[in-house]
Amino acid sequence: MANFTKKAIRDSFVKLLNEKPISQITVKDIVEDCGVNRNTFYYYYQDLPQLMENIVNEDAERIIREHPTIDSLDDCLNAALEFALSNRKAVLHIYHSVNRDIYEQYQWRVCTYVATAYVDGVLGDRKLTAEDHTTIVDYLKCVSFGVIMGWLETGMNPAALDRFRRIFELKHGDLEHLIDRCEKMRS
Amino acid sequence: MANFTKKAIRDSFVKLLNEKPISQITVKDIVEDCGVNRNTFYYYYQDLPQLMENIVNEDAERIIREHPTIDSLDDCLNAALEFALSNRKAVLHIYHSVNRDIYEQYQWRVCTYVATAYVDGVLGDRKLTAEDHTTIVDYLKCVSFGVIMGWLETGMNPAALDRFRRIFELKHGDLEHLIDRCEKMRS
DNA sequence: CCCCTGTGCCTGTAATTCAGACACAGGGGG
DNA sequence: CCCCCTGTGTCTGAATTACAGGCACAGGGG
Repeated sequence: MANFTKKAIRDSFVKLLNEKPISQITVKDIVEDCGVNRNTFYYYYQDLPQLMENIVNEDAERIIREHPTIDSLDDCLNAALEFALSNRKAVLHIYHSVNRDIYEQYQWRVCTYVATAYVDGVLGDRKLTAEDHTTIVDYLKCVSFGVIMGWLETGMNPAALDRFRRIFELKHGDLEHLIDRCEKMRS
Repeated sequence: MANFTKKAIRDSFVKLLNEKPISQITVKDIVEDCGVNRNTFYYYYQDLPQLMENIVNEDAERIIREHPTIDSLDDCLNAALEFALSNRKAVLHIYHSVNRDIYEQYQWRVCTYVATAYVDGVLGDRKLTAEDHTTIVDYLKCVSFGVIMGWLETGMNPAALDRFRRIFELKHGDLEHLIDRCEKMRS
């Protein structure tokens, strides 16, 4: 069961989100756009906010599923940016709307995942205490989250993205440094 | 009811048609590609040939519907070529397969429509007898059909298409000439 | 204040999709 | 030649999904 109708509702919503802010989008707009009965919308989703939450959750899960390993810093940032990149205008609308926190929740989940996966990759055989591990993951998570949020602030400017990528990259040495310091302090 | 499942089956078929010849495509391939139960395929289509016939028929109807008026020679050829252009490889597979006649039937329908619409446009206020009208439409229909079939013969070469467009364009003067001759002969 | 649009929900019905079977055809490989 | 395997086309009955048409209610102009 592939549930094409649900996907059609979702696609119409994202499509409309690329055309106008979320505050101006109604359930009626969506079902009329994809030619689905209004009741069918309520069959799948409780209301509009829940549709959006559902979308970002599914996207977060998909991205995490499709990136089982995070091998490089590029992988890391790319995974975190994937949804944003594929829905430029929609993301900006969400970001500037009252539901901004939902997007942040989603981004936060992805950042947590990629930060953990990346730190574990850099660690390799080395072991840290649970506390140190959490500290470093939290650090990287906040950095990547901040990078992406900062990028959104600039209106997703491509040049700004490159600058942020560079900042992100520079953190690589930082990460090694942090791990070293943790190991030395504990020994 | 937008019937997204039917569309998914159709899309998967066209997708597979772009990957391999129709003789190597099974119903199983299609339903597995789009994640639909095999029975659902048979719910919508009798068999594989009927699916293809259905696709070309719907395409022909859609093209005719979306081109209510044929204002220029460009419109005319574009309408007739639309399906072929959007599914290059698929059309070539069909064209070279045993079901070639189905594609020809489809193309024939579209050519008949655009030829009629275009002749009527050129005619404007002028009137012809039913016989003359049919004669001229048939003439243009055969020309445009021949152009497209010839284009397919070359493997849909872009340069060949331009050449064919030119030939088609040259027929414009021809058409005026034909109408003039009909009018003079009847008067 | 009324009208209008949109919401969220309900009931019942119709349409769609499904799982799980069946006999049968064709095509290699042992 | 026979077995095995894949794919076909069909059927049944059940489950799910999509629908039409209704309801009360909220909010915002005119």
